[in-house]
Amino acid sequence: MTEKQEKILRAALQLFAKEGYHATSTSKVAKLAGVSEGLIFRHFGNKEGLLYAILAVGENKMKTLFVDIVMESEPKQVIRKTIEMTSKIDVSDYDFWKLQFKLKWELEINSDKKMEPLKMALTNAFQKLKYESPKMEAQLLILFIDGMGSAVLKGSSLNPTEMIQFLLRKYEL
Amino acid sequence: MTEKQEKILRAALQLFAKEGYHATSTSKVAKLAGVSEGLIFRHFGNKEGLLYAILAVGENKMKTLFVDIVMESEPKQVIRKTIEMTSKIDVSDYDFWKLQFKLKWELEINSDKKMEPLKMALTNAFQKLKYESPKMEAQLLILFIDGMGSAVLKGSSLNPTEMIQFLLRKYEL
Amino acid sequence: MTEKQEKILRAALQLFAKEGYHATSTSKVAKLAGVSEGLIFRHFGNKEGLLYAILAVGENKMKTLFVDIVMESEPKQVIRKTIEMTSKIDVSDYDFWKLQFKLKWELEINSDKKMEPLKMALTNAFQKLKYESPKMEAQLLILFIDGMGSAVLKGSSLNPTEMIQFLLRKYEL
Amino acid sequence: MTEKQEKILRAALQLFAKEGYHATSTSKVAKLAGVSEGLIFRHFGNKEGLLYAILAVGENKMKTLFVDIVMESEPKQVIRKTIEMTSKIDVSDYDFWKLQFKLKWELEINSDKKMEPLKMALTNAFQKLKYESPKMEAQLLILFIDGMGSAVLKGSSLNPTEMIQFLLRKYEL
DNA sequence: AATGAATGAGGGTTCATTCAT
DNA sequence: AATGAATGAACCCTCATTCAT
Repeated sequence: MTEKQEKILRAALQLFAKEGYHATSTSKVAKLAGVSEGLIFRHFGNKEGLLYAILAVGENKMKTLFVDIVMESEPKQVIRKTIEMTSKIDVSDYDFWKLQFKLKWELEINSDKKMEPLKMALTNAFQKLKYESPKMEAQLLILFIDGMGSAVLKGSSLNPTEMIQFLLRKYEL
Repeated sequence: MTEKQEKILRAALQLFAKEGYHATSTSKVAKLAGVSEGLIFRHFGNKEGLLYAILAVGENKMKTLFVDIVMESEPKQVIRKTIEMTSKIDVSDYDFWKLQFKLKWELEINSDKKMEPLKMALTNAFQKLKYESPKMEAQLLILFIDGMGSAVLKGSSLNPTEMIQFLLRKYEL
Repeated sequence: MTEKQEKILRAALQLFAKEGYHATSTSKVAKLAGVSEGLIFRHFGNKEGLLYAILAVGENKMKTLFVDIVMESEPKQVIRKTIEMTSKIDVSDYDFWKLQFKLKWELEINSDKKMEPLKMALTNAFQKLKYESPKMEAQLLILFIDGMGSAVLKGSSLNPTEMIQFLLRKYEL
Repeated sequence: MTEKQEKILRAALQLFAKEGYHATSTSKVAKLAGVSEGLIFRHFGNKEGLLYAILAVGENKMKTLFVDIVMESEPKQVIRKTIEMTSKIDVSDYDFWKLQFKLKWELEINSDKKMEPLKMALTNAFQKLKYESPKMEAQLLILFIDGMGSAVLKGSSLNPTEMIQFLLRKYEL
């Protein structure tokens, strides 16, 4: 990955996250990256290729965020870590996460698959803790973290740390 | 509102909801509406005007959905009705709701304001029921139903009726 | 000529004079006239018809301006009146004259014909006054007054009264 | 300046001069230049940018035409050269000059500034020759050359060489 | 690897004009 | 006589993409 390729990816991530995929032109990306427009196509084939390159780079970020939870054996810890997940997001990754949420709507990219391991870990945890409907509990918690992320990234007035504390108490953690 | 104006609005709603605002061209709208492209601009000024016309029409749908909850005095009923809200959505309004969620991301339209009355009604209800942190409880519930709506409209595998039943039990309703 | 027809003509004259014929849309004319756009076409057939209607109305203004000069028998008076012509222009006719000059360039309308009677009257006058080349003198004077009108209407810094005085002296009037 | 850029400029000059700025579409320019329409915007930003590019190219033509007069020290020569100026115009620059005159009306571009050096040179010359009102004389002569140019470019029946001879005699040159 | 010229299709929008009422 | 809805062509301009260098 050359220096210019990275510049392009960074610029594209930034713009796609801010304006959306369709509203961002390749010329804007090139300009922000300080690169000729042609180079984008040399390296990524077409605009869509550029998008997938960004998503591929980001895929790992997601995995490292999940792996710590999924590998956890203590059920209470699994739940705690899930709830606290949103607060673990680095500010420098803000754009990346915003893009993820945006694309779910703009390009109807389904994220169920990516969430599957987390869902299973949670189901397992709730089962061990003798909750009545562990699957539902897991799904509800996923709904929660999705909503939290969504709220934070959209700049809602919601206070995330407060909300996290509140939820931890609710789950007696 | 002439017949053709309505045709345009319907076509635009449909396309904006499916493809997104930026990815939908006015020519596509005109074609689907069976109308000359120029007519869109005669009636709505520009593409953005068309969007706002749709949003204005939909504003009422939102209000009628909320009014029943906000007017309710029985606290348990307020919560129940909130939880059951998503199931009250008419299939014919599917596009409208999808557009609402999509626009929150595509155009960064903030929906906090619209949710305010609901939030206050819920806070009130939780207070009457002696919950410890009524404001937090209200916010959490809104997070849940927002997440549910989001999941359903994105075509997630989540089963909404099941989830509603689960939530009702959780809130002892 | 109904009241609305006149309103249209006045609006069109004003706009054609200010913005030019091509840069003025029929919709702008209708708006300024406070009239539906369709009415323009009912009355004047098409945009060009509107233009010719304006020119026809103005034709008389030109004639009345010339007739006083052409009818004059005293040669010195012919020349004096020609020189003083520009100062005789009513401020309310400003738009009309501006349009005349504009159209000469925008639509390549030749005004030689209209000037012919004036040219002959001047030639005659100079001949009576024993000028060596009366035809040339006539043409030169027309060049001058045309240039003056042009300069004034274009908002040049030229002071017309001063220039008129100067010319009168030059021709020993 | 690439070859295609020049082709665009030439085509635009030709069309703007013939039809006027507003009546000339960028697509017509592209077609005449044998170039894709988009290229116009890549090189000149927008239609107005194209116009200013033409004017900038032509600015020099004007200067070279003036410089010979302004640099002249002999007063009689200044006046003679001014009078003869119009006849010095190259036929190949016809379009350029026509555009200049057209734009004065179509876009209300004031040319007073450009004429200022010439006016001062003439005032000076008339002063040296002890004319009574040198400033007025200068202005009148400018009116003349403006009128001459105007007449020639509009295809009036006026014979320029004859007129020039006549005027030279009048000024005893 | 990198550029910048070049393109054709399509973008949103305005235009002059027609037609039913 | 007068309106306002409706149109299709044209408008200026931007788009993603290709290609010669």
